[in-house]
Amino acid sequence: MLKVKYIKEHIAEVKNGLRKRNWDEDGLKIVDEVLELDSRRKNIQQEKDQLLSEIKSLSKQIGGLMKTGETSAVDKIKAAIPEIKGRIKALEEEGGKVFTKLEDLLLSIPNVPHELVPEGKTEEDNFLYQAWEKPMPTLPEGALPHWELAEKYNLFDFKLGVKLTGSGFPVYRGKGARLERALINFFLDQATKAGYEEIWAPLMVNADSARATGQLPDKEGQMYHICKDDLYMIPTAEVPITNIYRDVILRESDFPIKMTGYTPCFRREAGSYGAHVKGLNRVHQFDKVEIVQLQHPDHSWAALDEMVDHVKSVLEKLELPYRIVRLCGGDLGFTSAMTYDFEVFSAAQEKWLEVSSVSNFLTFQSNRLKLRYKDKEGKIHLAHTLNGSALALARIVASLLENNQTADGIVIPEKLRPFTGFDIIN
RNA sequence: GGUGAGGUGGGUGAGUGGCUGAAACCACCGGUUUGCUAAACCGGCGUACUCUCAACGGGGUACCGCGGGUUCGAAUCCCGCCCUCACCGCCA
Repeated sequence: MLKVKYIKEHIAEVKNGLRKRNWDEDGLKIVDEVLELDSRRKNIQQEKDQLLSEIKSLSKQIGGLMKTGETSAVDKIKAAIPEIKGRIKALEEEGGKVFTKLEDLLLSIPNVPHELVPEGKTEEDNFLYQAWEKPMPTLPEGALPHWELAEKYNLFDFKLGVKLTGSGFPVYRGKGARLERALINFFLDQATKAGYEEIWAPLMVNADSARATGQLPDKEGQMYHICKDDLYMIPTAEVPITNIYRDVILRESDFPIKMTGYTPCFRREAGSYGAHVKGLNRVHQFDKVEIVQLQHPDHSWAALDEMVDHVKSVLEKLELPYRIVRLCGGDLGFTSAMTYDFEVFSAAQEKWLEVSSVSNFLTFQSNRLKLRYKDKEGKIHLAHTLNGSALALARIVASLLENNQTADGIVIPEKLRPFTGFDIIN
């Protein structure tokens, strides 16, 4: 959520940002409407504060008079109060309406894209930031997509998942399960080595947490909700990890705060079925290692680059062909100012699969989180937040299986072997 | 699931209707002293919104879990809700 103050001071910038997100001119009126509501809010509050102040001082007078026993003077003052109270009540009602409306509008304004974010409507328009220039994997005759490989080697089982839970809940078994665990450990080790503190977080969060990172109210349908206890299954580790610092005021010297965590991720993602979401490409439960940084505003762009480099190095160690795109205005997430997507080539499907999304949210997220820091002069500012996947497991597994298949079996990348304990799946 | 206790500033914790945005202590920050560290002493130290000032700063309002009520006036009284802790029961 953007601050009104920010909008007020950057009207043109905010409007251009919305244009980049393909809002039409009519939609941009929301900006003026926000400013209009905010000035009404201010006027109402000023007037109300003035009246409250009057009552307060009258009350103090009464306090003094009571002590000296001047009850007739007290009664005179009391008589004036109901009228003031009536005016306060009217202002409160109006103010409440204005405030609610303002809040609604603010919630519907997305973050301002960075100037490097390209124009565009769909993923076709994303900027290819780093292409894959080395040779693509060569597959043997009769190469199989990962879901057939999984069946052939008994690595994971969707039908069994349906029996236990429902569609989109794969059961990993044998070397498939071990591969999953190995990747998690490998990713966590990489992140820890890069200076991220490992967090083992709850898999359910309360509504306050979901609201602070922006899942509520925007993406309520995406989360599984446990009605009885009013808890939400996390769609990403970002939610519990970032919320550790909800309502916190840091010192400047606390930066950077770097955290990583593995969690399963639960996504309802209703309504998308068919060939393009076959196998592990899209599931309701998948595993992911997330990296999160809380940064001083001066350093968040450098931190974004650092996170991109981290993800790169992990993919290189796995020897997977990847490319990086910078998302265009139309593809950019609501809360993000700039996002790099990492895509890994899945050779048998001949498709690029998104495996990581690294974003800088600037103060958009910290505003709702109330994550702030105090500078040397003691002034308080919003911190910057960033996060990225490093990495999402299911699609990594898909491409790893497909790309590394040989006539003898599926070869495990060398760096991963200490974690799997085997070097081939056959 | 049952019973009981309790939610006050970064922490401990005082405060049962006006002089309390809130004692005291600890932590933290600044200073004095000191060969260094420590100790001692002095001073400072909540957040949000808002007005004002070139700026330093100054003013107003709200906030003692959340929401509502009583009252001229509420941290303090009343009602509802939420949460935490302890013990018992059940249990990985």
